[in-house]
Amino acid sequence: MSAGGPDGRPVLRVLTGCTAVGKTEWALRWAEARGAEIISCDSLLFYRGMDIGTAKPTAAERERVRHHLIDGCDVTERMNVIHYLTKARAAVEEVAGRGREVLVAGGSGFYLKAFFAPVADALDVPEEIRDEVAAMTREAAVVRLRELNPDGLGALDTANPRRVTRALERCLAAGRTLAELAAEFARQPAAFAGWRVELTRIERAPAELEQRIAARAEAMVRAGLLDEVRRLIGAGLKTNPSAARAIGYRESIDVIEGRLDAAELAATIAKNTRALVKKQRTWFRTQLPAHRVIAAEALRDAGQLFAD
RNA sequence: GGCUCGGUAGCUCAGUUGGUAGAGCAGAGGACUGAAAAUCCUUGUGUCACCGGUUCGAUUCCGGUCUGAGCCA
Repeated sequence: MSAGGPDGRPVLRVLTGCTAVGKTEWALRWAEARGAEIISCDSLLFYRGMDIGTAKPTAAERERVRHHLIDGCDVTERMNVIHYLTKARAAVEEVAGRGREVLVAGGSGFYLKAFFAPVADALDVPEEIRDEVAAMTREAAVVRLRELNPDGLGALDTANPRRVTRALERCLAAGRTLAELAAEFARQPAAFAGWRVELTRIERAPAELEQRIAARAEAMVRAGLLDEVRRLIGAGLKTNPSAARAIGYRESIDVIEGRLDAAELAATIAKNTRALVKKQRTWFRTQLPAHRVIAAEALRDAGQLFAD
């Protein structure tokens, strides 16, 4: 039975850390010791067939601990944070309902944030508006946004096509200004308000992390990453821009299509992984609540991960 | 040995008709309302190989030295 926290709410534990830090094994050990189940917090693990390039938990690892939110859709479908949140909430309730503890584990920053703060509102954008906005240039969309928001665009990053598109879609769909939508957004309750969410992050010394990143990229290539990507291209990978741009996949596509020398594949993946890790560092620092940080080098026992 | 072309930011290079220099990549920092491993923004002082000469002034012109590549012997 999962114990309630000091304030009576049940505890939901979240384990994170940057790519290649080694969190997967520690999540497994913690869950094994507790008879807990793992809920993945990783946008790419939800895609069936993206196995090698995402370092998805293996069959053997999934034998050790039951995992959720892995292999939920094909690469032609689109994952998004609301979809993730809906599934994650259902999985948490379901596992807890069976009297087992839950460990959320992963490194997708935006999805991680969903456990602590509102990340999107419930606004639905009709297909016609989506198409209308998709047909516009970024410049035209910004002009339209300024017309609809005479008091300004707030913090909107007008240089970012995705942000601009999405903002205009929402203004048109809601018939309201960005400021009004933002005020409403801020009033939303947190998705896991009924839980006491505890976050722990594993950290590792830069030099060691660097080595693990290089080793990880080389191992992926040796394990047949190119074959995996060829299969996925056949299954429609390239119709999903986000999945096709994922690290490991975009470089493999470049090799397959002759834009990158196969001999440079692992090194290029490692380089881009380093950039990702840096971005994750910023995210963890600025977007997540204060949390427990443990050095991988100091970890001896999974019991150290969370203050119980 | 002779000739030719190079030696400029961590890397690959551009440039300065003589007034001490700038791109890409790497690195660093940041943003983040339904693609987030995505998308977007900010950030470039370095004995311009070394030693002399010419000049008010040389990284730029001239000579030499070292050094890399190529060609000829």
